[in-house]
Amino acid sequence: MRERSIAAQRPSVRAVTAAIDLALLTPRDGSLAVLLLRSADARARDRWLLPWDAPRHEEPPDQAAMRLARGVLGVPPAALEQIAAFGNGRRHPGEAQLSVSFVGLVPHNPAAQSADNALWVDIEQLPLLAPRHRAIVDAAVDVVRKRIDQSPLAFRLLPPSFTLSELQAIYELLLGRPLHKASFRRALQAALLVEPTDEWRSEGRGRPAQLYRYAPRRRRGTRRGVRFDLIAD
Amino acid sequence: MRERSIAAQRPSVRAVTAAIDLALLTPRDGSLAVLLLRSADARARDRWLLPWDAPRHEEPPDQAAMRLARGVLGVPPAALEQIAAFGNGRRHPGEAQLSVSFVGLVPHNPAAQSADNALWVDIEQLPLLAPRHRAIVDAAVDVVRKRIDQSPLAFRLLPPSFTLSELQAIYELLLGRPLHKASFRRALQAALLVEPTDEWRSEGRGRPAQLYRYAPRRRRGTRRGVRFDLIAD
DNA sequence: GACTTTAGTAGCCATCCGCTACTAATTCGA
DNA sequence: TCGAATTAGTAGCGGATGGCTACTAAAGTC
Repeated sequence: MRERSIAAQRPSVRAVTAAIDLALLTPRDGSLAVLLLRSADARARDRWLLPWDAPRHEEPPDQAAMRLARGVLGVPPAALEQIAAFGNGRRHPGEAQLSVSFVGLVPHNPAAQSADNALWVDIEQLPLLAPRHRAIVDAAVDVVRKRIDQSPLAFRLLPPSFTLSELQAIYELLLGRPLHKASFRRALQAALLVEPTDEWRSEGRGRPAQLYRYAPRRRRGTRRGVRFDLIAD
Repeated sequence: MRERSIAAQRPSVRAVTAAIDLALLTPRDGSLAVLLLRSADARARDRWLLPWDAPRHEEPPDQAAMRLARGVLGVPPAALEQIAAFGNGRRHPGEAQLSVSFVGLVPHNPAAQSADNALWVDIEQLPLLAPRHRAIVDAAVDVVRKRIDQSPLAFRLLPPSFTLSELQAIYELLLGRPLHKASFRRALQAALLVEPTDEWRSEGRGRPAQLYRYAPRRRRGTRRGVRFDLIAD
């Protein structure tokens, strides 16, 4: 192997055009919806866009994403996490060479529909998007599904007190698959994540449900073995 | 809520200085080591650096990371995954405003020590690094530990045939904790990931070990319930 | 009051998994 | 030559996990 000398080459930074792209997700009609903006320019190549913007001078990506989310929603999102950086190979509507993408979760609120050029669209019925935005939406859902077990994402989509059926519905919606009621509750008990309040809520028909609040308690770190999940290259 | 009109503002991209930063990890002495480069400039603020470079014109981040890895190692890494984008708030040695960071895994090879300005350093004994590089190393280890169950990372660090003890050692090293032998093997059998060859290897003392090869077989997707792992905000 | 609807629980049973305790095959040293 | 040491590999106990069926509970509807 020949001698190599890497650092001696002294890399230097290069300027690239960058964007912050945001996939805001919300529960809607038993499914997940993402916030799309209608293009202002009727002749633009992309009629629908994820909210995006350039980072400001010296602004860290996380701050830029939070600023963008607040600008679109009027309020901060319930959760905000970085997805990944996407680059050339997938076209960006603003022709940014680099996109740092984020996923935000927003509690369901029909009133939040106010901005006339913004629309919540079911993630199963997306219109044509720029390829990079399409990839970001897909990655956003994946990130949520992978992180939901390690982070109280579902709880942040609910008010401070909630019924266990509501909680389960959020989990099913974020995971995109049904869960078994008894198993869900048993696992929840074992995880010491919620505690009952002394309130009950009667909503239409059926037995009233007890309200719970998110109150995670410490539990011994059950360090597992290896799971060999899903490995298939 | 006032009317808002987001897209009408027509965001435009802005140029920022960008870098690709790389944490190459390898098994070494029963622990994980990361490849550091010694700064060429003796008076530089940072004496040790992760390999990094600017992306070339129109080059996607993944390609840039692969190019960088090949340049440093002479060969492609066994695995290469994006970690995250880091921005201002943590200083980069080249003052890049934005870093897209990657983690690469490299099989143990003592001969790979050849580059005179490169050094494998145990991740528990890192020298002082630029804060952003320090954060990247920490995040690199986290990414590996989170992905190891879903991706055959460990197998890529081994030659085509290997003993189960070698495989377990790689898992323990990547996870940073010991695993129980019998449980490890039972889970491995259940996962249909390896198949025995008809070869055995006798290495020093002790009973010879049978050699296995990585040969993942399809298995029904065991769609689990919710795990409520580790949730603690 | 019978029926429907939603909430919540009991408990069976198969699987998972940590662990102890073994057996097997080799090298080393007396 | 024959233990002792060392590494490979397995058996199987027993507790925990988790999917599922089948129940009970409390409300509204007709």
